[in-house]
Amino acid sequence: MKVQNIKVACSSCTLRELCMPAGLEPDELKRIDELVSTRRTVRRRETLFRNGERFTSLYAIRSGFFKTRVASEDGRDQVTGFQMAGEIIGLDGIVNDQHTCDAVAIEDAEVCVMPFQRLEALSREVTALQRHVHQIMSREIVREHGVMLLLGSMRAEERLAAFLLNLVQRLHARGFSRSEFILRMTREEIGSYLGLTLETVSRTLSKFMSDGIVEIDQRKVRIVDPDGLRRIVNPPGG
Amino acid sequence: MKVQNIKVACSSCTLRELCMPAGLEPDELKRIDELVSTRRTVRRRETLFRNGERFTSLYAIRSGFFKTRVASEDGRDQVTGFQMAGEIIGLDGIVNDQHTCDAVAIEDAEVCVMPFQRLEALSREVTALQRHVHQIMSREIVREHGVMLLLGSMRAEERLAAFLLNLVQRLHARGFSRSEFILRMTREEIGSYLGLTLETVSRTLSKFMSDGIVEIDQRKVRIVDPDGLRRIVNPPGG
DNA sequence: CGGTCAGTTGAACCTGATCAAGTCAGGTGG
DNA sequence: CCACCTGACTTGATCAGGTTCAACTGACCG
Repeated sequence: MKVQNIKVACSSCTLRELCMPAGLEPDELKRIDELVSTRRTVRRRETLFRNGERFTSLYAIRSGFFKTRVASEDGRDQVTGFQMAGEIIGLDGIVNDQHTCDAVAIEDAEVCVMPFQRLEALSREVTALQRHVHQIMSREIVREHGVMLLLGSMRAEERLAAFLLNLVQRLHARGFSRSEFILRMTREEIGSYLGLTLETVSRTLSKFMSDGIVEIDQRKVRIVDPDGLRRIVNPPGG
Repeated sequence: MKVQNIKVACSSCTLRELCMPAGLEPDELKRIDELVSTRRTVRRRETLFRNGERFTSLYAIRSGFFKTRVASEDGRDQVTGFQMAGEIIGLDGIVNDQHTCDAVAIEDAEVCVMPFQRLEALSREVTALQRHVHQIMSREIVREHGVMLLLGSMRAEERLAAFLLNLVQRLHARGFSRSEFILRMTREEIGSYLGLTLETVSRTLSKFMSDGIVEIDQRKVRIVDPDGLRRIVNPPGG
C-alpha cells in the first residue's frame, strides 16, 4: 500500500461531477477540498480494505477498477459489485465501524481517502453534501435491488446481457465508447457476481458471439447489436 | 389508506430503541419527537408506497409486516425483503426523489411517517441522529450483501435454512420466542425472496420436517433443532 | 521454451423448474 | 348449517438449464 500526501483538490478534479454534489457555492467548494485527506494507490490484486478491518473512511475511486466481495463462514464467496472511477466504496463499514466485505483492485488503482468523521462533520454544515451522501447510499441500495432481481429471477443469458449493458452504460457515462470496452474482470469473477460458473459465462458469451450480438476477443468486447442484448434482458413476450 | 393525526411521541415509544439512536440528551429526545408527522395504517395487501411514486418520507414500522418488491419491465418481480416492527422502509426513494419498489403490507400494519426533509434538517443538528441515519442505510446495504451471497451461491436448502434462522433471530430480538413463530408470508413470497419456486419452498420445508429439524403446521413454525439449520447453512466441510 | 493461468468446449449429471393432480382451511351464500 | 368456492399448500412425474468434471487451447511471463 502506498499513501500519497500530495494535496489534491476536489474543486479542480475532473471526476468531481461523479463523486461530488453539483451546484456548490464557491465557499462550499473550498470547504469540500478539506474532505480528502490523502490519496492511496492500490495495485492489482491488493485489497483496499478487508472484512473485519476497522472502518475509518470512504474511498472515491480516481482511477482503476475494484471488485467487492463477501464471504460466508465456509469458504464460498460472492462478488457484490465492480466499481470504477467516480464511484464510492466502503459504505458497508458504517454500521458497525467495521468493514464486512473485501475491496480488491482488479487493476492498478488510485483512490481518494475521505475520513468519515470529517465527511459527517462537513455534511452537517453543507446541506448539498449531506444530501449527496444520502443519495450515494440510496443509489447503492437501489443498485443492489437490481442485482437481487437479476440473481433471483433471471436466466444465465439474461444475467450476462444485463451485465454487459450495465458495464458499457457506465463506461459510456465516463466518456468511453458506447459499444467497445475491455473487461477488467475474469470469467470467474463475472460468474461469481452473476451467480454462475465460469464455464456458463464462457459458453453464454460464445453463444452471444455466434448469434452476432457481440464480438469478443479475449477481454475485448464489442457490442454489435445492443438491441439484441436488450431483447434478451426483457423478452418482449413476458 | 388511513392517516391518523394523533400525536405520537418517539420519546415514549416502546420501539424507540429499535428505530432511534440510543443515548440522546433530554433536549435532543424532545426534538426527535418533532420527527414523526403522522401515523398511517395500512391494511393487508395494501401498499404503503409504489414504484414511481414521489418520495417524501421514510417510514418506521410500528406494527405489522411488510414486503418490498421490485419488478422488471416484463412482468417478473422479486421480493427484496420482509420488514417488521422497528425497521425503516423507503430508503430506495432518496436517490431520485421517487420510489423504485413497492412496499406491501402482508398483515395489517401501522407506520410512523417521517418526512425526509425534516429528518435531514434535524440530523444536521443532532449528531447522534445523523449517525443513526447513516447506520440504518449502511445496515441495509450489508443486509443486501447477505441476500446476494444467498442468491448467488447457496442451494435451496441452505437458502431456506438461512431464511428461517434470520426470521427467528429478528423476532427473538423483539421479544418473541427463540424457536416458534408464525410465517406472515406465503410460500410463493418466500420463494420470490429466495429465488425459488413455491413448490421448492414447500418441498424443502417438508424435508426439514421429516428430518426432524422443524415442525410446521400451516404458517406455524417451530424450530426443533437450530444447530441442524445452522449446519445446513454452513456445511462443516466446506 | 516451459510453466502457469485464463478461457473454451464437450459430456454426463443433478438440482430445481415446470406441469399436473389433489388436499386442506377458511370464507361465503343459499 | 352445510355446500361450495377459492386460495394456499403439498406431492408426484418429467424436464431442462446450469453445474461439474475433464480435456484442450492460447496468451503471457520469467
